[in-house]
Amino acid sequence: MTAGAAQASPRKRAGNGAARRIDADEIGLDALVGHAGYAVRRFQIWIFQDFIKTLGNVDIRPTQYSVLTVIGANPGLSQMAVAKRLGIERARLVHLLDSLEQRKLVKRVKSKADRRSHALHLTAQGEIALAKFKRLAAEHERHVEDKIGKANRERLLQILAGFT
Amino acid sequence: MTAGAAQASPRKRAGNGAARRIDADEIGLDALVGHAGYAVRRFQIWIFQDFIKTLGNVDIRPTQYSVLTVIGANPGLSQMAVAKRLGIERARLVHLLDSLEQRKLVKRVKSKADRRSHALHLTAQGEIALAKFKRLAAEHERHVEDKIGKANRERLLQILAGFT
DNA sequence: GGCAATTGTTGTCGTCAACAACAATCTTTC
DNA sequence: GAAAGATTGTTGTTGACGACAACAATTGCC
Repeated sequence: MTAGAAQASPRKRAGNGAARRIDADEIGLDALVGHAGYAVRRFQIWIFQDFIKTLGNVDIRPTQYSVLTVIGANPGLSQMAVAKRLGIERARLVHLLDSLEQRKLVKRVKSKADRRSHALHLTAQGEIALAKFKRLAAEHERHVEDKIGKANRERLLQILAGFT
Repeated sequence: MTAGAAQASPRKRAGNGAARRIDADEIGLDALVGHAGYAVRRFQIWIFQDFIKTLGNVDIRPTQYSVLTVIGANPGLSQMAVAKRLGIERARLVHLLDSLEQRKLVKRVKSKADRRSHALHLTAQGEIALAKFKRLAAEHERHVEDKIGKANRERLLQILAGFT
């Protein structure tokens, strides 16, 4: 294999110093098009931005939502258990919980069984709030459907089910 | 709708203070399972880690690879054009190019047409290096196939084609 | 009882997106 | 042709996030 650059759209322009304006969408991506990682990254950015915008009024970001959801569905978990389940570092979870606890959505209860650990629970206020967050998250999910199609979203969830 | 928490797996445990050990994989994700964003995020983390590992010997990260690929396929682009095409902020691209230029993979040529902008080109060394990076990236892509299946990878690229 | 492992915490480092400000340079408008 | 406005690259700041390392308190193991 020689040093030849692209096989797709070489489009060699003037040797150096640029020429005319480029319309930004006529730029070839070359090898990038065949890369799943690139497509997934762009999609993930889009989907997170939509989530953040849709839950903007309640000021909840995707990671916060995931923490609240897991605690809501499994009251009494330790921080270690939550971190491991969500793939978050326990050091990072400390700050996340500090914030959620300040907002009175979560409480850390000293565990009697293991005095090192905290049993995590939603507050009453936290349960009410989470119900609202879930409604907004469902709305966000409809945006995803509108964007890629209902069937494609289903297929996507199916393909990536192993990573949850 | 009442304040009731989860409909899937409530699994209420002792009022407070936790009980027995949780095996970390028996923790329900509840609403998270139906969220495309969560699955996509987890998958994106996996795929980037594999990319970084596979291209570890040559010390190239996904974003660097995308920049090199686009410049290679479209020599003479301005920083603005590259940033816009890849969805990178131009402020961020400055540092990326500083690094790539120090490594003699990319050169910034002062554009004669517009003296504000730089025309971006791969160096001869950069072209050779990129060819190698592409071979390693193809290897990474095979890892993705092994993970989710050849057909699923194709379908994924198809579903997300609109985001590239 | 003593030693290793675990849990929460604090701190540092590097990546990355989002902004804001700025000088140099183009483009538009009068 | 000159002033006003927009664009380009650059620098800097902020905040979310992942990866690590160290530490005190506590538990489990032998």
